[in-house]
Amino acid sequence: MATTSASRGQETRQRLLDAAVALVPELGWGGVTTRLVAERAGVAPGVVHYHFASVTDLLVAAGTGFSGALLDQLAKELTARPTVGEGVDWLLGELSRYSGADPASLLVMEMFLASTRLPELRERLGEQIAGFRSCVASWLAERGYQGDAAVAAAALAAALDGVMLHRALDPDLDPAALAGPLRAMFGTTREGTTTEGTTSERTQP
Amino acid sequence: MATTSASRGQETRQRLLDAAVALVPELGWGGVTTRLVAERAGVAPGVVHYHFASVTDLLVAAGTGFSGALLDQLAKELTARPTVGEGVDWLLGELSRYSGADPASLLVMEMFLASTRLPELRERLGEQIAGFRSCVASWLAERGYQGDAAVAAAALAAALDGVMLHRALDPDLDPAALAGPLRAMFGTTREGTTTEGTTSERTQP
DNA sequence: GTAGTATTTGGACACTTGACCAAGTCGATC
DNA sequence: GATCGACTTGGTCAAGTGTCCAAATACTAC
Repeated sequence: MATTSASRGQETRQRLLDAAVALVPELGWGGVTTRLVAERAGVAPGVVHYHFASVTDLLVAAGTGFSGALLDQLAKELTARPTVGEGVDWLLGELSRYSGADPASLLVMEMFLASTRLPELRERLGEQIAGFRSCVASWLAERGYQGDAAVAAAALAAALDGVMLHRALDPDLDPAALAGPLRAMFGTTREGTTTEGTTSERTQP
Repeated sequence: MATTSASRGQETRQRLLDAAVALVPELGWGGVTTRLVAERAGVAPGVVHYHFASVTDLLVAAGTGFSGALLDQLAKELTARPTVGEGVDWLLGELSRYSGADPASLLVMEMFLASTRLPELRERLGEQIAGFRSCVASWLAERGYQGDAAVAAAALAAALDGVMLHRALDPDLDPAALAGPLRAMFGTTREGTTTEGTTSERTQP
């Protein structure tokens, strides 16, 4: 058995982080309490303050851990796309996995808001997003995007998050249907795969 | 004096709503308490439950009141713009008033999230946004937008909210700098006022 | 075995919360 | 003046909160 004392502790710590990640979307950032997180993790309430200085500390660690992994993987897969057009299409496809009301989307949004009240979270999250944007920008530049790649990356990233935001209130909003206007942002109708016709898809019946 | 008993009550009610609107951005939706709202409004704690059934009721009324007025005015002013290009530029200019970390932006985002847990709020907010989008769509259609106006309106509205979201974490993100890609969404470089050169403004130094 | 360390337990502490209410105030109406 | 209804007060209540801690447990090193 490799169940050393330390490794058991690490596992408990991870269970607390996972429980927090699951609880924030359900109850909101401010709705997560010591006892609830402990109960969800299957440990005694006191454990929380053994592994973390405060509930806020736990939430920050859990949130940044989640968003960091998410953005890293997103950036990694995006930069593997050969053309800008394919990349945008892939991003939109990926986005359809996030309804705006699913746990992942809600957690990220809760973090956005909590960061306005928690300087430490704000700094960490800001770094992660800046990293993602610069990654997208260099990917755009390498694909021969004409114009300011940083601006375009910012606009694309913002539009993606905005779509997620709106989908939370309008489930019928199909991300794929927005491919037309978004791809037009990069003038990609001539290069890459030309998927004409998607523009005419309806969002609302 | 027109200070009838009823009108005084209405004024107190309004003060509670105003206090709630101010408090939600500061403390988050879940951080607003009976006593804090009463103190900010300058009334006794008990007054809250005389005018509203619960704290949640107060927050929903305050939030929807605010967002309704905001969207109404936005739609009204937008539809007064003669061309699509001017409209987009005006919207971006308007957006620069909302830093993403200002009270108005934060309140709207808090409402977005709270609505996932409060069906009543969700329904009301959804109606308001759908109304705004359809208003933008018909404005686009009237200006001779070629393509699905509803899709374009959805993309534009989402992009705007996304920019607001990102500005909360990156104050250097200049909405006006994004005019290039956004206007490209509607292919408005040929019609309307052509403000070339804005595309090259930097977002990050 | 024993000593020592890391982890976990369950409860205690002082405090805040939403909701509620009897008593009080105030202006309008008779 | 007296009466009435709308409104306001300041406080109580049970329930829940974050934080802390002495004691119990589980594992490691000797």
